[in-house]
Amino acid sequence: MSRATSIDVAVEAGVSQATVARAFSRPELVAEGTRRRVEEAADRLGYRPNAIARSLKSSRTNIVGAIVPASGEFWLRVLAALSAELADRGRQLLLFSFDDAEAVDDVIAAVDQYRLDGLIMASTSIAQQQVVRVAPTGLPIVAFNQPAVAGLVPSVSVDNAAGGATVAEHLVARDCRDVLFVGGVESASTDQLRYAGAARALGAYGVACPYLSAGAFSYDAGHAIAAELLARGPLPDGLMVAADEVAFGLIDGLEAAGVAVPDDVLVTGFDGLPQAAWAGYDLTTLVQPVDALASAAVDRLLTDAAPDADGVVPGTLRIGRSTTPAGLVVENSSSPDRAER
Amino acid sequence: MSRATSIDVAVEAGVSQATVARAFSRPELVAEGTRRRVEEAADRLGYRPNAIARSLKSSRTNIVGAIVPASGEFWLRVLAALSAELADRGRQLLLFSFDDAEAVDDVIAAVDQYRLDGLIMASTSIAQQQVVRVAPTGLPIVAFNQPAVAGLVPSVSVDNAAGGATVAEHLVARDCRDVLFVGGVESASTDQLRYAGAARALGAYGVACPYLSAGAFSYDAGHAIAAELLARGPLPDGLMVAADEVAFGLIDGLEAAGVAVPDDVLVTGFDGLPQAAWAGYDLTTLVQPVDALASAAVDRLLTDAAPDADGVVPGTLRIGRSTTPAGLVVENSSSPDRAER
DNA sequence: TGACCGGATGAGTACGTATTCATAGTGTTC
DNA sequence: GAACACTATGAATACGTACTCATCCGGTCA
Repeated sequence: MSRATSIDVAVEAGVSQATVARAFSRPELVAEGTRRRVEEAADRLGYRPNAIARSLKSSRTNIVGAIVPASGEFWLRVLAALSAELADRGRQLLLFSFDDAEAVDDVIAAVDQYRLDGLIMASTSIAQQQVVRVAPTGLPIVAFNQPAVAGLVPSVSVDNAAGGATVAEHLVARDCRDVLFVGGVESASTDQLRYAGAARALGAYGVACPYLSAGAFSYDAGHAIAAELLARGPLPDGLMVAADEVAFGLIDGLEAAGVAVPDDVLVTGFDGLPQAAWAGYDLTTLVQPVDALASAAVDRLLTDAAPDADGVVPGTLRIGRSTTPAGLVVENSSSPDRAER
Repeated sequence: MSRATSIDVAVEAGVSQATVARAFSRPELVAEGTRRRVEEAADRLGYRPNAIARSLKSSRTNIVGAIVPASGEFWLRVLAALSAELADRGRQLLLFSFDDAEAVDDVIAAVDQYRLDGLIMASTSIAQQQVVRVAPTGLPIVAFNQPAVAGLVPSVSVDNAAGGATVAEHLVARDCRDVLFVGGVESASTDQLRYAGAARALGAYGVACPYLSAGAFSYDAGHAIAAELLARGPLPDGLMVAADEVAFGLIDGLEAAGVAVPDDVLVTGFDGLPQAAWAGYDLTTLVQPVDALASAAVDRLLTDAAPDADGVVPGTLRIGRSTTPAGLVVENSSSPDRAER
C-alpha cells in the first residue's frame, strides 16, 4: 500500500490525471466544482504531490544546498538563520557539513547530482579554486562570509574591514596605545580583512598593531595562545581577537594565569555570539547581523545575482565589561561609544 | 546548454543508454573495456547521474529529513552530529527547523512531498499526536531525545532518569541536604524524566527535591528565574538545573544579585555543552554523548527498527567548579565521583 | 556438430508529474 | 442560425534513470 498518485486521485474523482495535476499546480484553470471534487478525492486517499516527480519535470527542486563547517558556534547560528529564511520562501535546506577542506570536493559532487536550485557556500576554508569549479555548472551560488571570492561569485558578508576599524577605534577610545591582533587562521580572508581594517584605523592614531595567529577559530586555540602571549613579555593594553570563540578561550587562559580582564588587559571579540552577552564574559564584540546576512544571501541566490554583486552588511559594536575597567566612568552607560561609528 | 544525460553519454560512447546506466549503478555487469569507454565519454561531457530521476525510479532518495528546533546550542550540536553521521553513510540531510510547534504541521506536509528515506524528529516540543500522524505513512521515523513517544516510534535518547540520579547523587556527595530542581518546560518529557530520576535518588537519602519551572530551555529563562528564586526565601544547598543553557543564565542571574557559585550555592546543569567546560562557568553537568546518540539514531532509521526499539544511551558526569567550593578537598581531582555511576 | 549456457548488451518500459495540443461544450455576436 | 471566442477538460508526451526482458555471441559439453 504505497502512496496515492495523481492517477489514483483522477480515478477516484472521475476526472483525468491532467485535471488533478492542474488542480494542484494551477487551480485557477480548473472549474470550481471539479476542483472541489478533486480535493475531496485527494483527501480521501491521502494524496500529496510527489516533489521528486515534479522536480524531474520542471527541473526545479525547491531545495537549496548549504555547505557549512561542522563546528563552531557561529556557523551553527548561521545555519539556523539560513534555514528559517529559506523556509519562509518555500525552499528546503539540504545540509552539507564538512570537517576538513578536502571533504568539500565530495560534497560538491553530491550537490551536482541533486540538481539543487542554488548553493550557499559558507566557510572561510573553502578554497577559491573549489568555488570556481562549481561556478560553470550553471548552479546559482552565493558565498557567505567568504570575501576572498568576491567578484567571482555573488557574495554576502559582514563589513569585516569596517568592523575591524570600529573595534579598533573603540580600543583607542578606551585609551589603548598598544594593541595586539590575535587572528584565527592567517589565510582566512575574514581574518585578513578584520586585521587590515584594524591596522589602518589604529595607524591613524599612531598605534601599532602586530598580528599573531592562534591557528584556528576555536576556544582551545584561544586558550592555548594565552600562554604564548604571556611568554612573549609584557602584555599590550588591548587584545583584539578575530573571533568571539577564540576570545573566550583567550580570556579563560589569561585568567587561569592570573591575568584579569579587563583590569590588566582589554579584550575584544568579533562575531557577536549569544554567549558574548552572557555575564560570564560580557565581551565587547562586533555583532554580525546573522539574520540580515542570511536574508541577503538567500535573496541573491533566488534572484540569480551577478557575480560581482557583493553584499556587504554593516555590523554593530556591542560594548561589554571586557573593555570597561572598573575605574572607568562612562557618560552613557547603555552605549557609551555610540558616536564612534 | 543544460546538463548531459545518460543518453548523451551513450551516443558519445557508442553504446546504449542502458549500458551507461549500468556502468554507473552496477559496474560489475559491464565489460571492462565498455566501462572504460563509457567513463571516458562521461568525463568528456561532464556527466553526473541525476539523483532526482534515479529517485523517481527507485523511490529512494538517499535523503533523510531532520526536524530540529531553530534555536538552542544543544540542538545545533545535535544537528552537526547527525549531518556528519549521515554523510558517512552516503545520505544527505534535509533540514527542517521550526520556531514554534505549530509550524511542525507545515514541515510534516513538506516532508511528505519529498519522499524522504527517513525522518529524525528531534525536539521535546513536537506533540505526540503530530508524531503519530506521520507514523502511518510508512516513512521510517526516529524520535531523538523525545522519550514521550517511546513505544510509538523507535526512539533514541540519553538516559535522562539515570542522568538525573547521577547528578543528584553527586550533589548529595557534595553534602547537599536541600536541593531545588529548576526545570525548563514542565511538559517536556526530558524534563520530567530528569526530575523523576533526581527525586527518586534524593529520596533515598531523605532529601526532598521540589520542582520549579523556568518556563523555557534558554539562557534568558534561567536568568529571569534567579530573581524569583531569591524572592522565595533562603536558597537551598544545591540547584539542579534541567539544561546547561538555563544553568548559565541562572548562574549569571545569581551572581548579578551577589550570590556566588559555588560558594553560596552549588549548581548543576544537564547536556554537557562545550561551553560548560569553559572556565567562565566550569559547570558540573551530565554530558550527553551527542555523537553516539546521532549514530544510534541514524542506525535505527536506516535499519527500519521496530517501534518499540528504544535506544537509551548513558551519559557521563562532568564535574566542574560549580559544585566544588573552594574549601573542598577532593581525593581524585580529575574525576572525583567516578565511582558514583 | 548441435544443443546449451552464461555473459554482455540493446530495446522497451515504468516511475509520477506538468504541460502542450486537441476537443467538446457554452455562450455571444451579427 | 452560423461563425466565433473562450473555458474546461482529456489524450499524449517528456523529464532521466533503472530494470526487465529479449537477443546475440563465444565457448563448452555430449
